[in-house]
Amino acid sequence: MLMTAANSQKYSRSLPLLRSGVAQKDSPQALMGAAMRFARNAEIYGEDEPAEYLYQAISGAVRTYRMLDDGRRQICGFYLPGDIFGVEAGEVHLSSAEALNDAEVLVVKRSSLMARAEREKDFAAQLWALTVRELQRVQEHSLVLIKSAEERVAGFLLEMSGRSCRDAVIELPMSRRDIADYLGLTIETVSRTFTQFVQSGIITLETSRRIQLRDEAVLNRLNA
Amino acid sequence: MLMTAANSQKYSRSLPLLRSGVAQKDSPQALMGAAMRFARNAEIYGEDEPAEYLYQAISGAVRTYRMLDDGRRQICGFYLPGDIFGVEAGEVHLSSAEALNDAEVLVVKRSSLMARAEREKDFAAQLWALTVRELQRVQEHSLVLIKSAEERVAGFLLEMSGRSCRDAVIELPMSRRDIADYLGLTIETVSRTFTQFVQSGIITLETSRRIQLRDEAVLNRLNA
DNA sequence: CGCTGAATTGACGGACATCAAGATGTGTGG
DNA sequence: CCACACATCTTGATGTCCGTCAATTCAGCG
Repeated sequence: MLMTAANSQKYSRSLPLLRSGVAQKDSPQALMGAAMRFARNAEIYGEDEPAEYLYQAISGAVRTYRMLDDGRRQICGFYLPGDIFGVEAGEVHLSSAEALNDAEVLVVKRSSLMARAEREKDFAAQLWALTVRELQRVQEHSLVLIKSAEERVAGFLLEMSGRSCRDAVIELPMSRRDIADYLGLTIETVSRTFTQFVQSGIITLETSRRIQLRDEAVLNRLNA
Repeated sequence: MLMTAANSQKYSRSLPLLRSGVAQKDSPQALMGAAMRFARNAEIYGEDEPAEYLYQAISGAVRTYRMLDDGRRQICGFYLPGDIFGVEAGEVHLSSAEALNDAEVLVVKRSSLMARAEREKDFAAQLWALTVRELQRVQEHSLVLIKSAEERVAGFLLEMSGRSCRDAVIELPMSRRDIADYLGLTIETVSRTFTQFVQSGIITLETSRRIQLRDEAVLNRLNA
């Protein structure tokens, strides 16, 4: 099967796809990934814009989201260094992307990806695998949204812990509002659940964005 | 762009992909799609099974779902004749699939799809586009799960109306339980919302599974 | 130090779940 | 064709989780 290597990895992290594409400077048609800088809260792309590029976070973090016309915001995903985003798009983007904090993002023209995919079938397969993995990530996220607040927050902490540092201390790049909009809760409920976890001894808050996991077993149990 | 034609279609319906694959019997390596019959509630594939096949509903209808270990069930999607399902899988299926009612399903080996994709780059692009479209469908579904019960049910009716018959009368192939598990609600809430719509004159229930849309404008407004 | 936005905490209400009963429909066997 | 059983759907009464509104605390920064 063509996507073996890809699936053994967690979600869309550390994808050799674009990385190798950039490294490979010998080929005349090599991928021209341009590194761009985005300030905190700057828009990387917007809903309904034509989807000309694919993106890979280099440093910093990114959120993608969609707005409901009554102002509610649903965050589709967070992307950390190494993660690729913008895959969700056909002709136009269905979501917007913004930098969570000052971020460096590699931007690659879709047309060049497509061109390379036509030449190298392995590359085409990788593009496909990438999309499948993103699909699975979103599926997983859907599952979260039917759970209780406690379960959602527990799952979120585990997700964040599993990514970034493999440390028991997580440095959250996003605000409570971002977390709330990701989990389909309010900031108050997120906050209350955090303090509830603190009181249960499951976590400790070094700062509001610096969280130490004290009892991962309980978190896993709460994750349902 | 390679996926123009695909994106102009609604979701994953009426995909020429497998259809043409089956029709094409001349090629020695032609796709060998086997039509299989499944009885009501029969399992088509199960979670964690190796994903050897791709599926297309011919007649009847199909649900895919995932179970949470406390017994809750989240229905990922409903698939009507023409729809392709099983795309969500990497090495193994993340969801299970069952026939909603007696159904005929075209089953195609992944390996033969991959083989053809290697030979025909258009075909590879179509496979990719198919996955992107499924990704968008799931994204859309995530959005539903943060809305109110009224909005979810309204959205569901519009979705169902948009598929199947382009008629104002919808024949639902699924039970209230299925609808509830799809929308992340309880059967009681779904039922109550239906009767509320009836009392508002938005719909009429010819039978519990036969619904006539009387005021699609209001439904669209409720859909937020 | 005071200003500002973010996070926390509290009081309260509402939307939906839960529990329970009744109504409707459907298949089966006499 | 009827009668009975069983599943599905509807309706009602009650509870609860989480959203809303409001006040307070906390953290960063000129």
